[in-house]
Amino acid sequence: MSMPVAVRKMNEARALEALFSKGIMSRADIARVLELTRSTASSIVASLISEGQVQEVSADNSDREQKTGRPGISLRLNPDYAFYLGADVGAKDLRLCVLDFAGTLRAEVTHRFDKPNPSSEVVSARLAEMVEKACADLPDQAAVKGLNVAIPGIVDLTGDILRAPPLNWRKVPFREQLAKAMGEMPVHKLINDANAFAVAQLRRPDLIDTQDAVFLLMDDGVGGCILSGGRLLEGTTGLAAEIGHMPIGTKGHCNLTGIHGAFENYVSRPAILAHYANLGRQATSLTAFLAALDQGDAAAQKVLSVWTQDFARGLAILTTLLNPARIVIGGRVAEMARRTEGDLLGALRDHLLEETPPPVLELTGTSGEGPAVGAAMTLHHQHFAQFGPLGSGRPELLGADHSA
Amino acid sequence: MSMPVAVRKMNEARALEALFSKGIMSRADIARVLELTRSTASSIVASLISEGQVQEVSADNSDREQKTGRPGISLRLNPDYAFYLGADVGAKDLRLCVLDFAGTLRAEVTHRFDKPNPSSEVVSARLAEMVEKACADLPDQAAVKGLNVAIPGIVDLTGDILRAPPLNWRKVPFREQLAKAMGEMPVHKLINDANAFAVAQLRRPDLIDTQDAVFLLMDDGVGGCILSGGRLLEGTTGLAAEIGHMPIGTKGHCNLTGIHGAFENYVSRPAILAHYANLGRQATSLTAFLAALDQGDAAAQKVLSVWTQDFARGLAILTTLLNPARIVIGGRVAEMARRTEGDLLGALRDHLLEETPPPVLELTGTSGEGPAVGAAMTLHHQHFAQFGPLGSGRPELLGADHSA
DNA sequence: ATATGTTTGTTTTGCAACCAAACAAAATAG
DNA sequence: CTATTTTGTTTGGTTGCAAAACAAACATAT
Repeated sequence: MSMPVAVRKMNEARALEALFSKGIMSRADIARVLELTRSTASSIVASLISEGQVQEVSADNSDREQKTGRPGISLRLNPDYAFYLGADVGAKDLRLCVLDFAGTLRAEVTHRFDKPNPSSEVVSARLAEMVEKACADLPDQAAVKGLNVAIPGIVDLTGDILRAPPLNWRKVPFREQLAKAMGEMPVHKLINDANAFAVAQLRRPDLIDTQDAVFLLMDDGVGGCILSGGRLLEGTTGLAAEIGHMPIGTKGHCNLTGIHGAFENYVSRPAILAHYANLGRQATSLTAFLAALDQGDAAAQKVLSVWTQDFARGLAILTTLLNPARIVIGGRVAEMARRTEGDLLGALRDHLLEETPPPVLELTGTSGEGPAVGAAMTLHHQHFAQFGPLGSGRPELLGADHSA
Repeated sequence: MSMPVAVRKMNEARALEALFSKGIMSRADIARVLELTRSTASSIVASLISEGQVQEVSADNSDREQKTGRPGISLRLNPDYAFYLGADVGAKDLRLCVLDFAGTLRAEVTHRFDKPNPSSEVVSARLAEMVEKACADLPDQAAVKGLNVAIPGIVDLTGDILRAPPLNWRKVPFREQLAKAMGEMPVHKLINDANAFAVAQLRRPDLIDTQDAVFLLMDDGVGGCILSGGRLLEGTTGLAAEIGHMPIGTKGHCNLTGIHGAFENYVSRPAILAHYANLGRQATSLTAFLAALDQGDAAAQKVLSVWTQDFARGLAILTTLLNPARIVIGGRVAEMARRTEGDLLGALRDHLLEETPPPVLELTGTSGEGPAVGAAMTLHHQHFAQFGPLGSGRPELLGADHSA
């Protein structure tokens, strides 16, 4: 691509990104944000409008910031310009989300399997049905750009699954099967669910300026994703941010991965239940454990107290190495953190130097659509970053795979 | 800066960077590497030559790669275009290095203090003398661009020292003192010594393409630096990569920082000596300990064996989170790793998933000029990256010049 | 010696994107 | 109604890069 054209594409991408984060802007606003002249901004907007990506919208002039001067013409992303599908394969259910060009969730369907741990063929077939039904409701079938699928496992570079313990899948050529079942619909990639969750979070409008953060998805395992300097940390082979596998000690309450002392052997759901069992009590699910905890069960409180210490030490390692502004914690196990109140932050502080500011600890809602939304959001982001601010993302942005 | 000018500056920086890593190139070589036409490359080279940054050099046509066609005119960086000074303040000695524009070490002086732990005033005065003497030997005084100083401690954003335990300094306004003592010579910044060491390593020509690596400097403490996706990992407040402080356990052999279980409490020089002392033996220095080890002392071997396990676990945490291609280990304590032979790598592997490739472990020489060279190299790199390959700079690079 | 082929480096022409400045339009304040 | 402010558009100018043609330098074959 010739030089000037590359610059133009980049500025168009920056304009789209600005519109995505602010929602509504005038041409003059765009000029200010991108530090271009109004004339250039106008030219860029004209291109985007002619392609249908952006549209003028009848202004709501009632509550303007600016009281004087000619009011700007409001611009926004054309929501119907494109749609992105994202799915999340769980052991018990299958979820499908549809995002529009503005990043809004337009549809969401969940299918609960008759019996858990379905085969990949069953998943492929069922997902194809769900996709067809979801697309039928959209205003423009041709605007659907494709499907990404989040998986609780490790995905290799070819898109085959290397390992998905919660599903009992090993070396399943899932993408190939999916592509066959989907017909015309392009299946872009399989993504680790923790990664997908992270993408959903980091594209939140309020986090758009966050340059350094850590995202944790805690359920049967602990998966994660690291945002560093505005980019996802991938590592040489795309296997970075295996947060659940980092050896924070030498033992642990269980042994999920074969790595003694791995973080998830201390703080994941199975670890919590195993620890509780070691104290002579039984809980069949995290929900049951939390109920016991809330009723003041002493053993459960002991488990929470130890969990807080171990979790804080893991967070301290992350903070010491990465100095993130924020750590976002999702998954069912986030409920544990919610019950530690100030203790967790206190324990974290105890492990840090005075000079190190502790990150903001944020617990997300547990509605659980994170990974599916994230899978779709990955496609969305890919379009926006196509020629975008260099360094913020090649199409290969999310090659990493981490088990959760 | 107008758009085309910004692009030009960037291409000039890319050309300089290419020349730095390859040493000698023709205009056609530059055109190929930068993916520009020969005419554009010629134009860029002409600018650089007129500024004196690059020079043509009488070709040595005896052993050309290319046997046919017109031979190119060899180009190289003009070594005397600029000089960069770098110093390293230690408890026992003070070191000064001079790098030229081509990155070659042109001079090196070490001063040993009469008594250890000098005051900041003493260091400032002595360093000023050394700088004056070193500059006198250079071909062009005006080409000296400034001085950076590496410090074994934490530096805040204003450039004052927050803490330097090995020197017994606390909240010393060192940069201000230095600037006063240096007169005309600009003192650009104070840098943590481990960071400086890392910069010296990552600018090595053979590592120029490495995108993900970890650098460890192990002496009285453990400092580090993380290269991720080709950029130094800084974190929100610039305090990332405090590798020595990450809590890998709950105890440790000593307590250097007040953080129980910090990595350096297990594997730094004081930790090794403390552990040895706990086994009822004495060693006054690491050298003495290594001598005992080499003579087959059983307690020393026990210490090494435990050290290997602890160190491996720390490396496993780094590998799990960052997936680096290489971990470079410097400082005197690197000698310990040298004596573990295969055990260290084996222990590291035990902590990793099968899928995770262990990084190359590299032990650098222990001549100890790393931090001083790195401090100077930081200045060198600053010039080269001034408008450099986008991503190392700011994204608002391509707009109008609002600075005027 | 001469011709041929290959690669380098330069020159010329054209283009795309941006900026600066001037201008027209749409609102508010007095 | 006029002055002021801000928006959006238009025009002219600048800049760096690409494409293509050309000149130069060397190796090799005849």
